[in-house]
Amino acid sequence: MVQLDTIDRAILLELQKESRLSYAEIGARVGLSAAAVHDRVKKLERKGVIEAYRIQVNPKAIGLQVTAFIAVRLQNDATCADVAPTFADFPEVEECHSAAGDIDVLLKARTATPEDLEKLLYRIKRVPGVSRTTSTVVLSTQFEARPLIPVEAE
Amino acid sequence: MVQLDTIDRAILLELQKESRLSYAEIGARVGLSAAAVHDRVKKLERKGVIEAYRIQVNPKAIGLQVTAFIAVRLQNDATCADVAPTFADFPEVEECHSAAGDIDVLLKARTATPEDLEKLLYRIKRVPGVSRTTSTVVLSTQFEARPLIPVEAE
DNA sequence: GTGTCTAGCTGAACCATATTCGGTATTGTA
DNA sequence: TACAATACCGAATATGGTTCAGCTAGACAC
Repeated sequence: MVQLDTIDRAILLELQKESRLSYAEIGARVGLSAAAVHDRVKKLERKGVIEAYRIQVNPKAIGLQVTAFIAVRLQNDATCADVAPTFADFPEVEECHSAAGDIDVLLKARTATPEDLEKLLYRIKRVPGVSRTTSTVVLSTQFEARPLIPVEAE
Repeated sequence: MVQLDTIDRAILLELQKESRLSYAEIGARVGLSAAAVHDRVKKLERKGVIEAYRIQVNPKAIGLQVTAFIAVRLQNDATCADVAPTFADFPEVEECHSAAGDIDVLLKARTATPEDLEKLLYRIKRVPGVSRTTSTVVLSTQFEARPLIPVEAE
């Protein structure tokens, strides 16, 4: 874990909300010059705290109306690492986690229509190592993509 | 749903991967001038396709070691919309969806430690309207935050 | 105490890029 | 044909990213 002070945490919060803020603007908010903010941000990138700069796209606006969480049970001889590369070939699958409990793998997926979700499920079930899937369809999303709050140093 | 042509989709893909690309660089990749790309991007922002510019932070690097999905069952007289504002008060909760099936609400949460997750679960259980929770702890994440592929126009 | 090193900051200068603008080609429509 | 709307281009301008030299404070050795 990377050591972060109060100012680093404030910068990360601001950039998670709006990464296009100018360094001068961030500096005004956290009490530093633009150059100092620049320095800190570059350091955070180098240390891997900032992984990427991205846009957040509205899924519905680009035709992805359906969101679902797909719980996958694997056969005993298969691991999440075995099947993940295959799941990565399905562009509908946005996330892939190995999980503890009743479930072995948890996927988050988005499709244009319920029919497309059905087709995706069939493809997933056919992946070698997959034993069973249980899907939870999202009816509405209250919030998503909220900023992560950095943990205070101990 | 917003109508997007092939170039819009290409621009959205590039920006989801790396939103700091210059308009000139994007233009070179999609076959347009910088000014034309600028035009299209502003239009995508205005139409709500691009919701925000954000940084992607490595949760582990900022001390968030634990990720969990929390399935919430509500009492019959409660709705997801009722409880969501309270969940929004918990900064550990990153996503909140209303779901169909066995479950009423699905949360994604991140905490520093398993103990913190335990405390969060207690707080969630105490929210009025919540009947039961079932948690799935993530052991490892294969991938996350993949770009959404815009649906082709019909 | 003095000297030295380092980390982190500042303001200024410079340069890349975002943004604006005027003009042109294309398409659809009356 | 004329007209309007759209999407594009290159050039000019404005903004902000990036670099740099120098300053300060703190840690450390002597």
